[in-house]
Amino acid sequence: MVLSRTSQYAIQALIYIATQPPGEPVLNRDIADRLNVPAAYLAKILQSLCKHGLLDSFRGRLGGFCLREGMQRTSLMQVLLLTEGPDFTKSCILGLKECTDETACPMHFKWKPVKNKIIAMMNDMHLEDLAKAVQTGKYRLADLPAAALPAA
Amino acid sequence: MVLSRTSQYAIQALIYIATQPPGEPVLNRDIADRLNVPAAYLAKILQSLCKHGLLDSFRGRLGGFCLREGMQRTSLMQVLLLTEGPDFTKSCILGLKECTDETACPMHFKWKPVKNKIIAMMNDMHLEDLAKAVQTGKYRLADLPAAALPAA
DNA sequence: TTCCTTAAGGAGTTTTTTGTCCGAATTATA
DNA sequence: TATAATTCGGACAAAAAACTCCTTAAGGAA
Repeated sequence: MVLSRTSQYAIQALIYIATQPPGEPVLNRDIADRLNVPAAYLAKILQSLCKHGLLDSFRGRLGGFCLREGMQRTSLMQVLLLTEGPDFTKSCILGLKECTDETACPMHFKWKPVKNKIIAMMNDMHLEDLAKAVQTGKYRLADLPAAALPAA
Repeated sequence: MVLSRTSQYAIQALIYIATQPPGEPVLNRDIADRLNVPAAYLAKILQSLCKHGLLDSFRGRLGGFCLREGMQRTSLMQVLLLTEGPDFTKSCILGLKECTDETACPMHFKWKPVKNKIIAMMNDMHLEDLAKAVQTGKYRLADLPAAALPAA
């Protein structure tokens, strides 16, 4: 309803990495297994997050990905600005290029406060906190494997 | 950020048709020109809206599309359930198949109230009202043509 | 009846997103 | 130094979304 798969994978992976002991690189393969996401595709996303400075990567034995120092408090908005592009917050729900208070589409004034709530929400959620929530065991980062589900 | 192009075109077209005198069919070509969207693509969307009972279509001279009798109070939610699919309201923002209060993703309880606002908003907006808003001239259904913009 | 106009419908194309494969570079360790 | 494990990077493939083209059917009017 709102996010591309790429954004979803990026957020899931970042939260997962944030749940792991800092300084111990996490393998792409392990993340992909854990999230049940295509490994080769995830690798591209992680590479991109490295280039944008959210992650550090290490090659060879004991390699993998770590949150870059100080990035534990990265907000989801910061992530989405990378994965969805810089216009993420600016778009008109009807797709108009120009849609402001002065030149509004008919949905503009209803949509605006809702959009602002989304923006506030994304600004307000940080990797660190989401990771802690996951660590309590009350929240899931991925669907349960089919094996764990009640038989159909 | 939220809607597919198909949904955007559908909503724009329905509002536009609702602004026109009822009973006088509107040409696909005229709608496409007015909204500045690809006519052949729009035609498919209008066809689909006919099949789903929102529009009536007429072929030949004096043909075109009309809002079906009684459909003036169609909500945007009804439209979106057709264009985005029946899971529109159900989806998890992280893409999990199963994400409920009991089996929640780490964003679930922040996202839920925002999603409910979106749903309420879509339930609350009806073609009739949106069409009237456009008729006041205060709101735009499409971008201004380049010719109307100040020179670059 | 004939002509013109319109939507219907099917097939195909293009673009974007998502996903795959493979060889090269890098690194720890035996 | 040799080996195995890992990311990097580029090219490629598949799937989905957006868009086009063309033929057919239907309806109104001369």
